[in-house]
Amino acid sequence: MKLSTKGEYGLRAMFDLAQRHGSGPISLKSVAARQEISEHYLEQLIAVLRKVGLVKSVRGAQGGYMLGREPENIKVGDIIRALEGPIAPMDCVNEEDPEECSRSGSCITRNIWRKVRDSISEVLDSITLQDMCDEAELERQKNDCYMYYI
Amino acid sequence: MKLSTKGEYGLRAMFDLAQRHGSGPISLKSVAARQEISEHYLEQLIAVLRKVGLVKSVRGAQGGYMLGREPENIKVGDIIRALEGPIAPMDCVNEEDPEECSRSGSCITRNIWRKVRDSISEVLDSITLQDMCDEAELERQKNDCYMYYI
DNA sequence: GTAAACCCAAGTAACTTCCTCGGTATTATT
DNA sequence: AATAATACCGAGGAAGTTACTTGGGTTTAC
Repeated sequence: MKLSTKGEYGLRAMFDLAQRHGSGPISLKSVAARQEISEHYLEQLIAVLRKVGLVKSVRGAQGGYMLGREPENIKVGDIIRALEGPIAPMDCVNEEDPEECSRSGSCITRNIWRKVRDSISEVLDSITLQDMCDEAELERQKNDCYMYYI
Repeated sequence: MKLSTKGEYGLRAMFDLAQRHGSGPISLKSVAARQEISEHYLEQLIAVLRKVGLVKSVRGAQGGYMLGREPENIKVGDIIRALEGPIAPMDCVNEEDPEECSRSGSCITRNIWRKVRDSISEVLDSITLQDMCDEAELERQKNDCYMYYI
């Protein structure tokens, strides 16, 4: 029931890009360094994100990556689905083309997996990269306040 | 983000026992046959469930397994946690002893994983084996009704 | 006594994860 | 024109996990 590092690293990288949105292309190297992720590995993940249009790339020196859409239009669910595949605690409740189960038609356990799937989707689709940036900003302000007291 | 067959088979087996609750010990062989699960493999899963008290066993001929508690007191979450470990889409939000993350203290992505974890837990802990039996009963009635029309 | 059941530990093939390695292509800068 | 910085690409591989199988015990109703 765990996410792989693909989803973890991918979201962190996208959040990193979101926080620098509007400042031109960001090099993969710098993202990898800040997020402490293997550069070559991150490359593979971001290639997937590029193919589905979640990021755009600029080649050559001073090139790099940027968000493919505005941060408020990128849901966490979009990123996770791109990297981890459709959300499905079980193949029989896969979001796209659920695997037919040879067993009894009215499967009680399947209803449970469906509920689990929907609750996960709901959480992931209710949060955008912009929401995350806003939260980070709030966090920063809180810390600034605290600093005055030292 | 998938459950393994441990959780799947384990829940199906427990549901099988729940539907026969009160009829004395049910042999593993019969459960495995009905649920189409390898007998030896199911044995390993049910051994875990026995150790945490979710099932009781009776040894010897005519022996078998039965629920360790009343079906209304066994939550789906209990079964899944026993077989798959604590619910955690990410180690840093593990229900029991979360793994400390060396990175920045205020981690925005962690809040997301926490929400995912909680929404999964909420679903799994809101359903008991009794609920599943009731649903199966309803399903049967629906089908009986339909039969009259044929 | 015997067969039906539970109990236990080890092994294993296939798969997945999480990378690494070594290279090519493109472009800004000098 | 040369250089360096970047993106792009494909293969490989060690370690761990999964989903079992194998091969035995032990207990007990009949």
